[in-house]
Amino acid sequence: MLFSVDEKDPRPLYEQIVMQVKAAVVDGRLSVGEILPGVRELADGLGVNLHTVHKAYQRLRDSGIIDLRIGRRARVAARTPPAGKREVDRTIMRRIEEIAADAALLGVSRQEFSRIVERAVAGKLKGAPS
Amino acid sequence: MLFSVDEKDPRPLYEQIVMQVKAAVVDGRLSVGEILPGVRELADGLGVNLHTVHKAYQRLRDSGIIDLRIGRRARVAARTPPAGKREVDRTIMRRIEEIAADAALLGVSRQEFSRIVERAVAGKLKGAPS
Amino acid sequence: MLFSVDEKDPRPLYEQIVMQVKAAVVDGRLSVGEILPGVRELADGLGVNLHTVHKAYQRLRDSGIIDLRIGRRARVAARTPPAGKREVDRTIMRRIEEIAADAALLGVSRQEFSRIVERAVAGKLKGAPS
Amino acid sequence: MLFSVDEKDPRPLYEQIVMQVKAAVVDGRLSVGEILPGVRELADGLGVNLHTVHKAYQRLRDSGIIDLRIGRRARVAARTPPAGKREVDRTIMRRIEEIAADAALLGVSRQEFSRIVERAVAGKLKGAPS
DNA sequence: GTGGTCTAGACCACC
DNA sequence: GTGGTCTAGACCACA
Repeated sequence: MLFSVDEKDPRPLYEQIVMQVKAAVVDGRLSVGEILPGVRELADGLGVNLHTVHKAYQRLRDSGIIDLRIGRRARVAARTPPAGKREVDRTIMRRIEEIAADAALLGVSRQEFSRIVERAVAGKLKGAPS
Repeated sequence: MLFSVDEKDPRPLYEQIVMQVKAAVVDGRLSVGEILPGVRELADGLGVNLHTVHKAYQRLRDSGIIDLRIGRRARVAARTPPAGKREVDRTIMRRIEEIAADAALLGVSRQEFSRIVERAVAGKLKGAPS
Repeated sequence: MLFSVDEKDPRPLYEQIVMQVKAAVVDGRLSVGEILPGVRELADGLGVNLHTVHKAYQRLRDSGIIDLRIGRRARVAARTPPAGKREVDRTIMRRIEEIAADAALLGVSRQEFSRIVERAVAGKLKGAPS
Repeated sequence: MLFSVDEKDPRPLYEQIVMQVKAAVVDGRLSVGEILPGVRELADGLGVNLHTVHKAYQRLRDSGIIDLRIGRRARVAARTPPAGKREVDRTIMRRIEEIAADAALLGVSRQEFSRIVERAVAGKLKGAPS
C-alpha cells in the first residue's frame, strides 16, 4: 500500500491522504495517467470511511492533480500550466517564513535551516519541473 | 499596532496572532524581556474577542515563547535550549517537503523554489541563532 | 472524425457526444437525413465504450434529433415544431441567468458578457431557424 | 427565506443552493459583508440535511464567494480580481454555445435567442461589474 | 453558538 | 464495477 494515515497527526485524515498523493506524484511514485486505488479499496486499506477518501479525492480533483469522474477510475492528471505566478510565489513564501520562524525559536541556526531545506528538496522532486 | 488579523486568511485567528508574535520575536522587533500588549488592549486593536487573544497567549506560553503569569504583563521569555535536536530537524523537514510538493505541483521549479526560500529567510531572522 | 471526447471535461462522456451532435446539426455540418457514424465505429474512433455511444444516441433519439431504428443506420431527423413555446423560453432564460451570474462573479462586465454571447452565436447557427 | 430547493430539479441539492446564493449576490439581494444563515438554520429551513448545506457553503468558499471559517458566521466575501481572463471567457462561451444549440433545436430563432438573453441579463445584475 | 470532521449506510448515475 | 449524493448522528475546534 502506497498510503497510510496517522491517528496522532492533528491534521484531518482526508488532508493526510491529499498530501500523500501529492507527494507521490511529485517524487515520481505516481506518474501521469496512472490509476489510483478506488475509493472503497483505499478506504479499506487505510481503515477509514469511504467518505473520507472520497473527500480527499475530490480535493485532489479540485486542485487539478487527478482526473476523477463518475464511472471511471481515478487517474493522475496531466500537468496544467499555473495561473498566477506572483500569487503562487507569495503564498509559498509566507508558508516558508512561518516555518523559518518556528525553526529559529527552536534553536535552529540559519545555516542549519538551509541545510535542512536542501536535504528536504534533494531527491524528492523527480516529477517536478526542473 | 504591531499585529493584525486577516479576514481572508483561512487559519484560525488565534493562530495568526501566535504566528505574528513568533515572527516579531525572530526578526528582532520584540526582544527578550520586552512586554507585549495586554489581552484586552490587543483584542480591541485587532477587533477580535478577548478569548481569541487569550488563547493565542496561552499557546505562546506553552511553546515557551512568552512568560505569562496572572497579574503581570506578558513578556518575551528568555530563549531556552532545544530539547530533542533530531526530532526538531525531522519535524521541520517534513513541513518543508510538504510545501515543496505543493510548489512543484504549482509549476515552481527547484531553482525558483530555492530562490524563494532564500528570500524568505534573508532579512527575516535578525533575532535568530546564527 | 467529426467528434471527440475531452478527458478533462467534467461532463459525462455520453453528454459530450450528445452536445457535439447537436452542435453539428445546428451549424450545418450535419443536415437532415444525413447518416451518423455507426455505434461501434464511433465508439472505436473516440476510444470509449459501446454503451456510452449507445446511450448518447438514445438521448438524441429521445430529443427528436435523430432517427434511430434497429437494423438501420442513424440519420438526422426532420425538424419538428416546438411544443410549448413559453416553457422553452423560460427554460433557456433560466440557464442563461445562471451563466450570467457566474460570469459576473468572475469579473465579466455586462458589456463583455454581451459581446461574448454575440461571438458565441455568430457563425454557429447556420442550420438554425432564422 | 431567501432560498429554496426543488426536488424535481435534476441538479444536486447542494448545487442548487450554491447557484441561488450566487444569484442573490449578483443581483444585490446579498451584499458584501452580509451574513448568511447558519448551516443548521438553513438546512432546517430547506428541509435538507445539515451536510448538504455545509457542502454548498464549502463550494462557495472555494469559489471565493463567501468567507467561511470555524466559529464565525458565513459572510459574503469582498470581490476579488479575476485570474485568467482568457480562460474565463472561453469557458463562458462554451456554455453559451451549448445553450444556443439547444435553443436552435427547439425552434428558437437567432433573434428570439438574442431577445431572451437581453431579458435574462437586464435587471438581474445589480451587483455585477458594469 | 459557529463551522469541521468522521462514521455509517442507502441509493443513484456512469461506464 | 466505478464515483456522486443524501441522510443521520456523533464529536471536535474555534470564537
